[in-house]
Amino acid sequence: MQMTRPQKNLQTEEKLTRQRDAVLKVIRAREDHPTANEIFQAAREHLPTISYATVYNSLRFLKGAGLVHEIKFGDGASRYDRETDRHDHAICNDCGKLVDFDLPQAADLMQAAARRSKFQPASVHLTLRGICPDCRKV
Amino acid sequence: MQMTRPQKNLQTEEKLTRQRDAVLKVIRAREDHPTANEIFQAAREHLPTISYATVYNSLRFLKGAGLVHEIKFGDGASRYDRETDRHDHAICNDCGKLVDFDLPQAADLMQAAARRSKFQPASVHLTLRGICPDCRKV
DNA sequence: CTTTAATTTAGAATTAGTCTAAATATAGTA
DNA sequence: TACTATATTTAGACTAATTCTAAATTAAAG
Repeated sequence: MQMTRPQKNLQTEEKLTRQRDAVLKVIRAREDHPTANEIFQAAREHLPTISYATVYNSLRFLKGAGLVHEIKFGDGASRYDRETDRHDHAICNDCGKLVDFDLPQAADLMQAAARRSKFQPASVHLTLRGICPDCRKV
Repeated sequence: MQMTRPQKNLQTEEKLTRQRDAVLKVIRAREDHPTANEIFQAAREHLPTISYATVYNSLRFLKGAGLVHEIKFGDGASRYDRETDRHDHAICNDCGKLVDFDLPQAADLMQAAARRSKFQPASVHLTLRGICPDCRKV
């Protein structure tokens, strides 16, 4: 149970290269949920030589380090979210807008879902589809 | 408010071609949730000339007619479900098994999610991730 | 039958994402 | 500093899922 070597405090920080940092900054700078392609375009403005593959590699790394969150709906590309705490999503059936929200009863839900499905629960995620406030006004 | 022409009772039935019917039968014959490719392979056995594109066209048609349900998780291909009533899904983190279940509190959930997100609700869907009973045993 | 519309087919095209192999960068050590 | 090992980045080839296209076939209507 002894430390064999003097360990840097954040394993993560050691590996936050310029490219990864650029990708992270893009995601953190945005209120919305950009796709890999959008991130690539934006990251390029700061780091013109960054490649597409590196954006994907960086996203995988950042996801693994818990610094960003990936949102996949079957439609089109994954979107990336700076919010890493558990949360749910609402998607507008009209304009496609994607909004984060959190349902405080999520823990109960997970138990209820586990009972029904007989699965040992790990996480739950809820998706609401409907019309966003902006589209409702029109 | 008069009927101008003698209408067949099911608009849907009129258009259920051999190919579409073959696709529907494949889905209805299976307990699991096959992908388009799996459906294509199975449909071929009954209708050897059916093409890939027709499977996709048929799936779109059947979905529109409410006869099958499409399940998309970002990972890989869409899966198709003979169960068309509203329901939720559990996915095994180990083996990928996909199981249907229904949460009776879904209507309440939708309201709660609508309040949080300010969306006008249309539908909710919940996904549980965890370990399925089979994988737990091992 | 003839004409029109819908559907099917095969294969090309598209999109998102991964893989590969060479080039660069970084770190640790003699 | 120089050397070696390791990790990362890059560009482009590749893959998988799905959609599109245009010609061929089938079905429906007159």
